Amino acid sequence: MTQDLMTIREMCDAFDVTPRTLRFYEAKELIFPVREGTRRLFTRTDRARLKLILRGKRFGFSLEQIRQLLDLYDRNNRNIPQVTKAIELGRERLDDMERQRDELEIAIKGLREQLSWGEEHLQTLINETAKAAE
Amino acid sequence: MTQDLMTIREMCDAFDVTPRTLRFYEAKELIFPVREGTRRLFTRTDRARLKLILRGKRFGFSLEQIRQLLDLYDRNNRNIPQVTKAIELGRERLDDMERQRDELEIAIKGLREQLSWGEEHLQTLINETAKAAE
DNA sequence: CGTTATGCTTACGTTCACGTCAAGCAATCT
DNA sequence: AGATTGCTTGACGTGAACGTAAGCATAACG
Repeated sequence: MTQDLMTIREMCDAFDVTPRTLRFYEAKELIFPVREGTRRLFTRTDRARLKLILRGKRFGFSLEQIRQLLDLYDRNNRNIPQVTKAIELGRERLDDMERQRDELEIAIKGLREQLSWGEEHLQTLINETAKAAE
Repeated sequence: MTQDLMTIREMCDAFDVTPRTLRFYEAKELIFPVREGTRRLFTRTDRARLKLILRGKRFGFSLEQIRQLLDLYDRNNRNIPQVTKAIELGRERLDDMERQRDELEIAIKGLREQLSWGEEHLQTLINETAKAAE
């Protein structure tokens, strides 16, 4: 059962990260596990944030960029300038991501072409070798 | 005029990188400028490779991953096992990139939703403030 | 009740991708 | 000739994102 609170080990197993990583993210204020005595217990909020963190990392964003993005996902924020800024940053990130997607599309096409050229080239080499062996 | 050979400074201006970066990439065997005495001169091949390097970096690939990919773009390679391996690696990268594109698409959607929620939320906060000021 | 596992803090180490001097050579301007 | 400019090779420094090891507390197991 997916309990509401998870230990650090459960988190590590669930998300395939190390304890060090989770403590590091807490130090950087990306997640906020509660304490039971000295131990950390991670909430569903932490899990949602961690999911977004790992996703962001795969797009090459820095932890600091991700942290700012996460603020946008905090629906308890009633500070107008802060929310305004979060939205602004969110728009920038969105632009980044759309640009990246477009570039990625181009790069995929290029790589596909290069691959089919490479396969053809390889076949040519193999044929040459076979002919030379007769 | 775009000469065939460019100095390090011309390269830096053209690609918005530092000399250190170009020397570093040469040391890592990502580019192979020729020498005029002691000075580096960059060919169109170096420029093509640099373009691919900078693109790869934007997708979060490491320089080592990029180096392997660049080998695939070397059409002078007549070594069958090497070409075979390059194609293999290229296929893996292609898969990575397609996965990343799909994930990116999802993330963009999520961020868009979060942004429109945020904008709505912000408007609510502003309205509340206006009402409280009466 | 001792051992094994899990967790904590503190702190130094590591990898990647460069940045930042220092010191020296070579061509060019004055 | 002397100074400036551009490029070179070391070599040490840096920030991000953790890894790793030491030393201690607590908790679960047999």
